[in-house]
Amino acid sequence: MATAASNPYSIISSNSMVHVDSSVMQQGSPFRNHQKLLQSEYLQGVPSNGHPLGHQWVTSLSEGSPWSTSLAASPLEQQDVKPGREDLQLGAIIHHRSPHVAHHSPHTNHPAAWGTPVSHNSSINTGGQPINIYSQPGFTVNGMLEHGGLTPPPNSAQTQGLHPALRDTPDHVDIGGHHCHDHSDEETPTSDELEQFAKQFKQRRIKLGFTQADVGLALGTLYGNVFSQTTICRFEALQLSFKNMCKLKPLLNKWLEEADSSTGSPSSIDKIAAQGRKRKKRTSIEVSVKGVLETHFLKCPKPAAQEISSLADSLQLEKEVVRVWFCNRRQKEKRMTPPGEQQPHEVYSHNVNTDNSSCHDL
DNA sequence: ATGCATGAGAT
DNA sequence: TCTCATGCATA
Repeated sequence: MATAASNPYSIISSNSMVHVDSSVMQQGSPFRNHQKLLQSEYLQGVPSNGHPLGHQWVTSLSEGSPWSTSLAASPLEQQDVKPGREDLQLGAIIHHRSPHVAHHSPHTNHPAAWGTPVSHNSSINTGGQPINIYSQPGFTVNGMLEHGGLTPPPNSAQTQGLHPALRDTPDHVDIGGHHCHDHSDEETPTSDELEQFAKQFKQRRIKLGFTQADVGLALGTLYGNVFSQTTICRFEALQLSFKNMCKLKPLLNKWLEEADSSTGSPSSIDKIAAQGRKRKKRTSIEVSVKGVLETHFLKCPKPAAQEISSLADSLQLEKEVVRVWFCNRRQKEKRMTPPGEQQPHEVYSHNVNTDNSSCHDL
């Protein structure tokens, strides 16, 4: 196996790494209500606590059931009312924007992400992802499939009984180059369509009583592509790239159809044991350090290797950690969900030159 | 829900 | 060495 990770990292003994991390997020609305998320991530991080964290390697063993620990909402709980948690987010959104407006111009600041001329790729099937991990005999992965289930229908299968005009409007933009979208599941949906779909998806998923992890597994059994709770979560929150959203949408759409046609069947939801590959323990970067990194990022999103080295040295971090931080930071910059579209000019008044090849200012 | 991480493919 | 898709581990 060439994919067996063998990480060359070493245990750093920088005991100066306190763990304050992000106790700041958890804002109910992952959508466009928060602005300046870019910086607030570390700016809000008050040094509330700080416990030294040993840096070590952990063995990702099987067991532990990392999944389905978040929400196991009962489908019968509330039929038409949003299940509490949803209420917060969607409620806020609906207040801010009419469901049948479909103004499609919010992503003005993300030409690289949302305006991307996505050529509807169809490499969603086993494009390079192993699909045979779960082909063990006796393995019973089941999200919901098989209409021969046993669970009575929690509600009905009103596939589109949400909002009358939640779908789309004749008014739309053509970012792909063609302008004949059918909003089915192909044809490069618009960002608005994706957003609407994501909301619908989440609502229905919860009503059907499935967790994000369930969906991820179900996708695996249905189509051969397993996804984690993280990915489903990010999809619902539109925290993926536009392209990635487009890729996942048809799969999730199919799942939705299956889900409400079979009217629920949360039979056996197994979980796959994490492979025995080691993974570096998550490094907790101190808030002050994050601040420094962020400052550097604003000046130069793409520091050269040498800069990374010196930066890592001054911050007493591994070079790898710093490098990865910048990578992740850039990636976050390209998310679908705009960090704030209310007054984005301030956020981007800096020079977030993703095209900056080299910057030297240290 | 999200921060840090991995790995494959692109440059 | 980057981007990109993705996820473990954790807040």
